[in-house]
Amino acid sequence: MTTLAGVTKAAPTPPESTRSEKGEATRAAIAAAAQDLFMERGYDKTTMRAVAERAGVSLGNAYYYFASKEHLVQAFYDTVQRDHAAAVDQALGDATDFADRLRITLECWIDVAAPMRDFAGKFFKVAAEPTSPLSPFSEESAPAREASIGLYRRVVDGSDLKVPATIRSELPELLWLYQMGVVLFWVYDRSDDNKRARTLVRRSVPLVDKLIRLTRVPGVKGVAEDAIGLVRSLRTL
Amino acid sequence: MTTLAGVTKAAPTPPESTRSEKGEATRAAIAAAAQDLFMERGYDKTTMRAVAERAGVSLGNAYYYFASKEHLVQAFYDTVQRDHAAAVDQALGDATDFADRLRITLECWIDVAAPMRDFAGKFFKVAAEPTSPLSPFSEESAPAREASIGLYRRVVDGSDLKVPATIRSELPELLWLYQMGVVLFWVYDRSDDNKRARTLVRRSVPLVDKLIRLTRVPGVKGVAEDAIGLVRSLRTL
DNA sequence: GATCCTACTTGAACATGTTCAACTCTTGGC
DNA sequence: GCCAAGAGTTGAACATGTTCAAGTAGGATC
Repeated sequence: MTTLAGVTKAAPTPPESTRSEKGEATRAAIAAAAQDLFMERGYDKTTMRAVAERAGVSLGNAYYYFASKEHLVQAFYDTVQRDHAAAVDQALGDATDFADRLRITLECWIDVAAPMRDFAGKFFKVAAEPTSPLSPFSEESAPAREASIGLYRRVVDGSDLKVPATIRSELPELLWLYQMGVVLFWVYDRSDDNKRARTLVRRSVPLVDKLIRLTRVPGVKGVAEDAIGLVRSLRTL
Repeated sequence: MTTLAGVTKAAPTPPESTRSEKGEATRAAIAAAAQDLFMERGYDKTTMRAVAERAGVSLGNAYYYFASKEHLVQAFYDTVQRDHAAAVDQALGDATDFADRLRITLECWIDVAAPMRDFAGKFFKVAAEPTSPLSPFSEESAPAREASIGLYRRVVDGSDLKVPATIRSELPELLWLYQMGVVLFWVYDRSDDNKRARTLVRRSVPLVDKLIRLTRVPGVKGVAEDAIGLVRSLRTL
């Protein structure tokens, strides 16, 4: 973000409550233009001027609705999240095996995200900054994050998995972190058709599955519970 | 990176072999000016013009030696890596307990990196882009990466750790990945004196230690070896 | 209808990363 | 000493994200 004074300003975007229908439509047009251009040219080559022009508004107007170019990415983000949830709902069917459900969920992610492969790196770069509203850990992305974690709660709940309750309750969040890891790998993976990322999923899911089931073995259970305790304490610290 | 055409260009930086002493000195002056300014004002508020002025050269000249502002960060990167290695050498002393050695190494990282805490996020953002030369997985940072992995090889070799050879040989790289995870957490950790990151280290090291030792238990060993196999296959795919 | 308020809109201006054609200086060969 | 080649240097120009003072339009209040 190139800021004149380097000071983060209050978002000029008006609160939803005071937005008119006209404003809503304009906002949507800008977001749609941005999504189109991101797909056509990637993030860098999509200029704010081009977005404004395609949306049929002035440059300044685009900034009335979106505080920065980065904020235009959020809409994209939300779309992917929704598409993923829908794809998973469709693909899971009546699978009850935990490993199957987990694998399907991750494969759906790769399928849904595939069209964005080429510029996902740029998105990731933007999202990686801790202070960015697009950070997966940020306040602003809490809704998308919660939705994603909810997805993994359904993966667990709809399965035949048997694990201690203490671990089971933390599992959705840990699986979401696992997905973040897969996404990280996917972003760096330049292979055709995401072959390497798909291999990672296909081969790491059984490992994760085994590891989770191992938590019933006495010696391993203690370690797992310590890990859960650590995660909990870091969350509230 | 704001590029006119959006095309990555060949680095204008001349190869070391053809550089004169004068050029070397100028290059060093620019890097030093950049480091100073990064520390004083952070990444965003350090302009290329300010760097050039402080170094006593023209703006264009700065670009003769460094292909982009991001490239100025690499020098910083290398400094941290060297300082870390030195601090570890000093702090390890004659510790032979693996967990102790691992904990000390990670704590040294936090100590060395502490002064950069405030703008580390910006560095991270820059490094996060897969195509960036600053990416920890990039070709350009291979030397720093290898040095860092070497550090963990010494952590393992100087310890009393007993693990199967197949696992031991991959351990340095896996521990480096573990450090990347800690760094990731550290970047996002906004607590005073990096309390949360230090807690993560203090409490996760014993877990990692236990997990590694568990690889001698038959049921776990298989999973661990599958994991190693996966890492290997992804590396060469 | 006049007035005012506020959501909305505009484009010029700004800051800054980056490029480039032109220039100067150093060096090795004669 | 002279010259060519190439390293080193320069600042103006450019592209683009962002800001902002000024404007417009539509509705509420009188």
